[in-house]
Amino acid sequence: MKDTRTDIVNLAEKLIRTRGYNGFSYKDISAPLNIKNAAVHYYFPTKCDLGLAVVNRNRNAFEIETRKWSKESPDVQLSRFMKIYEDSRAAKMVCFMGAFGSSYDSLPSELQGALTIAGAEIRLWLKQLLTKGLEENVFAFTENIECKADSIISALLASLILGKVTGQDILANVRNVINNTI
Amino acid sequence: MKDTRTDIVNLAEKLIRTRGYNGFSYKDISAPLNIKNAAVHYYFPTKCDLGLAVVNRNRNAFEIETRKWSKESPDVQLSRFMKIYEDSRAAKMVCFMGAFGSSYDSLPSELQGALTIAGAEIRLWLKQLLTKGLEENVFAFTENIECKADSIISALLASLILGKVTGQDILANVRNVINNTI
DNA sequence: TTGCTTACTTACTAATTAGTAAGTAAAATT
DNA sequence: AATTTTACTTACTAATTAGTAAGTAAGCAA
Repeated sequence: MKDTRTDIVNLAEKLIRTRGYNGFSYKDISAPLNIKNAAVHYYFPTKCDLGLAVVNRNRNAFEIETRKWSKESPDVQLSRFMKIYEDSRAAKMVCFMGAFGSSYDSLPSELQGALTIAGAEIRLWLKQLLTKGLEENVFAFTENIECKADSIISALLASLILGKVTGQDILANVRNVINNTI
Repeated sequence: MKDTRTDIVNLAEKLIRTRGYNGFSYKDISAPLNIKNAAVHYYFPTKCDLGLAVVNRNRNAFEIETRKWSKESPDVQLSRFMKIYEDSRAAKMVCFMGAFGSSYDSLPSELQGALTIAGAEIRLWLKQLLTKGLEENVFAFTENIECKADSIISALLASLILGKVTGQDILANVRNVINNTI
């Protein structure tokens, strides 16, 4: 029993996170899946719909995953968060935020909106995690919490981009510094 | 006396750094400059040539600028480096590395190569700067130099992307942490 | 003044793009 | 058994894409 819709979103996500939202076409989806271009339009009438499916699936997965971890120690939760980036690196993909965000001005406004919300959700989650970690003396940094959260997210996000460009494991270096300054 | 070639590269860079390499066409260049699409091809036969011009101009400018600063104190040089990102943020653009890098797999291999070299150059410069700063006791961090350099570059790079997506001044938060942990 | 180079324009092309309308076979529902 | 829905395909279209070939007007050089 096949699930064409999921196959389409899976492939779209991979294409978006390696080639960018403007770097693939419906043919790049339909040909490998052995379906016709119109079959992709059947599930996702516009390209924006397809982009939204990718963004919202990531938002949803993040919410479900982080909720699962929510009873664990903040340092464990942070490790799990960084593991998401490690998995992306292993798959030679950048994160969805980096993929869409760097061509933000070219995106349909509906996609921009979904992305803005996703960014706010991730920042809020990490800020709350860092706050909890400080309270429980699991973390010991002295910087402003929001500044620290933004630094961590940014470093992780770009480590995947810079890693693709340089061919080096930039993420490993970034994780090293995060672990030493938290 | 007009310089059409420079006008083209200026506009191409702006489009690339707001919409991505695959997010603009020759028409987006020719129409605003009131020239014909073939005039753009006259200066830059292929889109790859245009992308290369943008990457190489950035590489060249970086080399010239950093050479100018080379006699200054490492902390001043780091501030000047961060000022480049501040200027990008003010212009609502991401950096060229973030713009191209996030769609790396879709780029012509010649462009990929130029980008890889550019990434190595920037990393090397920052590593040398941090080394000098430690030697002169201007910096006091204890982490591995390469890890620290990669963390700083990554945080700055992604702060522009995340800033566009969230509408917040993420760069200010990132700079705050860099200044407090160097 | 003749020829050459520069900086374009005119007028295309072939391919690709996202997107649509109409049809169809199989499965599910009534 | 008849009808409707699902999951597509066939067959398009209009617009846009990067790219090209041939022409031209102005400036410069021999």
